[in-house]
Amino acid sequence: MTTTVRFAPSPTGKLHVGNVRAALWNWLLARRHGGAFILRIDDTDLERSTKDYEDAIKRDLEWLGLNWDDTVNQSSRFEQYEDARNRLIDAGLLYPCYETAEELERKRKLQRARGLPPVYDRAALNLTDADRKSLEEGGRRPHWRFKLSQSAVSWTDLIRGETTVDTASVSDPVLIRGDGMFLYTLPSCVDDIDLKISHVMRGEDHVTNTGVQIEIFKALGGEAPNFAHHSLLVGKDGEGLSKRLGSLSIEAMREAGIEPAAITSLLAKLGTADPVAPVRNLSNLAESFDFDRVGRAPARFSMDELESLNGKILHETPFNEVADRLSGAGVDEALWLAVRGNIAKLDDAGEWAGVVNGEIEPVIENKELTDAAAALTPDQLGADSWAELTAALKEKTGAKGKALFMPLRLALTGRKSGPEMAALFPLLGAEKARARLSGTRA
RNA sequence: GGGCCCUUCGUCUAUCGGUUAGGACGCCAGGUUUUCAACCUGGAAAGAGGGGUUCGAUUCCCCUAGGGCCUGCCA
Repeated sequence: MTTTVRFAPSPTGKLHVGNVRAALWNWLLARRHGGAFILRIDDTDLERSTKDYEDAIKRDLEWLGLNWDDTVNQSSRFEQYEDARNRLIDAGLLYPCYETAEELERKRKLQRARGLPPVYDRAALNLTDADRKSLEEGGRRPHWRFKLSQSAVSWTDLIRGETTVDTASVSDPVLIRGDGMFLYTLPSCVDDIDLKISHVMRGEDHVTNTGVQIEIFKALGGEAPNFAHHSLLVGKDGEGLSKRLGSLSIEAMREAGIEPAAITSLLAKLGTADPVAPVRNLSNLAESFDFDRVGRAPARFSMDELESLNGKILHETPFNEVADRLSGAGVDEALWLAVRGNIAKLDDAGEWAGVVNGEIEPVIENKELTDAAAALTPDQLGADSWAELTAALKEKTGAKGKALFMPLRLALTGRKSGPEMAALFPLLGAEKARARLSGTRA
């Protein structure tokens, strides 16, 4: 069986870590099995959906490297949904209801107060044609509910194992709103059938939906796909992530200088039995994707972990992969190789380019030592110059260890920490090095 | 309120009843002639609590506690 998966964001907001984990895992599953990854834009809600969000989602996915084999907008498929609606009505499985949102709210409140589950009472099923007619003449427009079997629906979840949802404890889902808008539930099933989706992998917040949708798949004469529900991510303190999604948008991370590979490396393995490791190539991540390695408990997402992984990604990134992003910052290959092991964000390389090529104010901590260093600096600097200089200085002044190196670093870079001086020193050039060692701005 | 799921080092997790409870990241110490990073070596670090079942429970069952999710004319 070919593996066909989909990622189905609704363009009513930005992509965030939770979203992306679902997208990534689906992508990995498809790539692992040479299958297809379909991007489905769930924009049936024409009022809340915007093209801007849709574009932003696509931009984020592309940036992450999650390319799709096909994309479809639900807003272009209303005919198919109407056809499905008609079939369900003919089968007696979709029935019109006339309660207002307020009435339903009141019913639920009452049920709750009496300790009963707030399940729809199917009162609309008892309406006569005359009842409906008079309600419609009174201006009411029906919303449509799917008639659940009120029995146990089971499936073998690829992550959770044998899973059962008792549809008797679930309200008949509204498939079509009073204003005629198709809600998420039905179009999703219709599309999964038409697009021959083989695996639906989504968050465990959809478990109940799956019980419902399996009945809809059956009612539509389609075969239900395989399901896999992963746990949701939680924050550092174990709280749900939903409250702070703003700061966790992919866009915000991109702007904060996070590398796409850092995000995919972390999200691919977080919550699995595999170790989180810096992986710059998504295909390598796909090879190891395995449902059996996925845990069932909510996993904590930590920005600190992401930042640390970001550094590791950068430390091993070859120049050609970042050359175009670095060209404007005056970073050439030699400089990149000298500084990459010491940076946390790509922009840091530009800062070091400024330190090396621009002017800095030297910090003179030990004038005697740095003067001596200036005098000992040869005209031509090479790979061994730093070792030779420090060896000569050590002999001449007796300084060693931190007392030897720190004054030199401070004079040459103006900073207490940074990339290895052995690599930085030759990039400075003799003239600039001597000037800085002598305390001259250069 | 009801339902579903979850709970092992700080974090992500391994363990299909008998293990010195393993690994990864992080942390600490030492090393690599300074810092940061990297690397090497070593170290500290865990079965939420209480009952059962059993010769033996991290593992199976129940209860409690804690957490997540669902309970929408949202997705």
